[in-house]
Amino acid sequence: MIDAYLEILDAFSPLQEEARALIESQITIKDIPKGDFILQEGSVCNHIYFLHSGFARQFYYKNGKEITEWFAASKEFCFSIESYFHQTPSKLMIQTLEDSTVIFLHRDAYMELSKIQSDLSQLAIKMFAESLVFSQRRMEHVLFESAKERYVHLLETKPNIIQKVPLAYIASFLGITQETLSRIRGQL
Amino acid sequence: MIDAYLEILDAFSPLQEEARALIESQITIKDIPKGDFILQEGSVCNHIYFLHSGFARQFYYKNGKEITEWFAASKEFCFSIESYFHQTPSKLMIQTLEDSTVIFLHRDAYMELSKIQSDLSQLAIKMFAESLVFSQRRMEHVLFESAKERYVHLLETKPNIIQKVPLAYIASFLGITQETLSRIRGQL
DNA sequence: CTGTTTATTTGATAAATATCAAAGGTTTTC
DNA sequence: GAAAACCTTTGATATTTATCAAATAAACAG
Repeated sequence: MIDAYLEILDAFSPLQEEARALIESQITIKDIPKGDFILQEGSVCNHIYFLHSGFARQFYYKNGKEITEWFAASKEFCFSIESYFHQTPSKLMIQTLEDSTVIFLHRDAYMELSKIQSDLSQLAIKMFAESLVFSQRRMEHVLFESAKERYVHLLETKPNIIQKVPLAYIASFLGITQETLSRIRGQL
Repeated sequence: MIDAYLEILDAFSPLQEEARALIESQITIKDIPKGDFILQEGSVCNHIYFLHSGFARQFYYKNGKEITEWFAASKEFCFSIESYFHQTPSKLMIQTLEDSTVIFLHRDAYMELSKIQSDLSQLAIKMFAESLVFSQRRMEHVLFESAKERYVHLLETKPNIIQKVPLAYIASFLGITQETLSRIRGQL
């Protein structure tokens, strides 16, 4: 399990043996049953989470409504960007939608180690850079595509999400109502 | 001029004397007249740009239309996230709207140095993290606020942009037509 | 299974924003 | 300082999406 994790990190940015050992010393692994929270609202996000297996949803409340920000599938990472970087209580919650096994990488330990081991800082740069590119692309979709185009795009790039997840979650992720999404589906 | 630049970097993440000297060795400074391009479409973004003075607009073409992505005011940074990280030809152009003085920090040199000088990698992490938080916040505005709310928010947080920039640029940044923006203005 | 909750679809209407067309304003340029 | 180019506003209409209400459909618990 840890090996698979290290491989994925290594694919982002190559890690020497020393860096791998340091990471191994700083992770914890937890089984989290379906419906439980990986990150609770109000607590500070002190880890980067990796789903070894399972599936999770990241969401927050906006005007009393649940807004889905994104999902994390098996072998993907997640964390609350703002809480992690600013060390503020998280608005974002991360909840499993299936029984999941999650690898926790601790922030402070990692940041300290990254000062003395450049592979680790390069990895952090690479990961945050990728998040930034992803965020940028999503912005473009939201600004310039219709609800239908955005749904089709999601369908094409992440069909597994659409299979697993209730329509209301997808609608709030796309920034539309569930009625609208239902009608879009009907047209396809 | 370089001192002011190093101070701003230092405020992001503290730099030792050695790191400052390394940065100083890797920057170039150019005066760029109004209307000229800091970054051309199709070229790879190999620098992080800092506007020592002046003002610039970042934009790209989408279905033949100019879309303004963001602005860079005096003492601010800009670069094409995607081209810089993926080393691909840039869709984004950066054009000055006033005579400007720009400090260029070279990517490859910086990345190499950041492997041997942890202050520099910490600085990179900090800068990309801040961009990520910014991008995240903007996403929320775009998804859940009306055109009017987004305009008012821009007006409150960046009044200087609204003074300096033609309405059509602001409209495309907000993701609305210029007619709609003109009507919004009329209502305030 | 059967009732109960939860999720999805459908319908009617309203609101926000886009589109197309044109008229006024400002600047710029020679 | 007149013509041209550019920028902003206004009007009429169309499209997209939201909202409110209700009907089905599917999943779940006892």
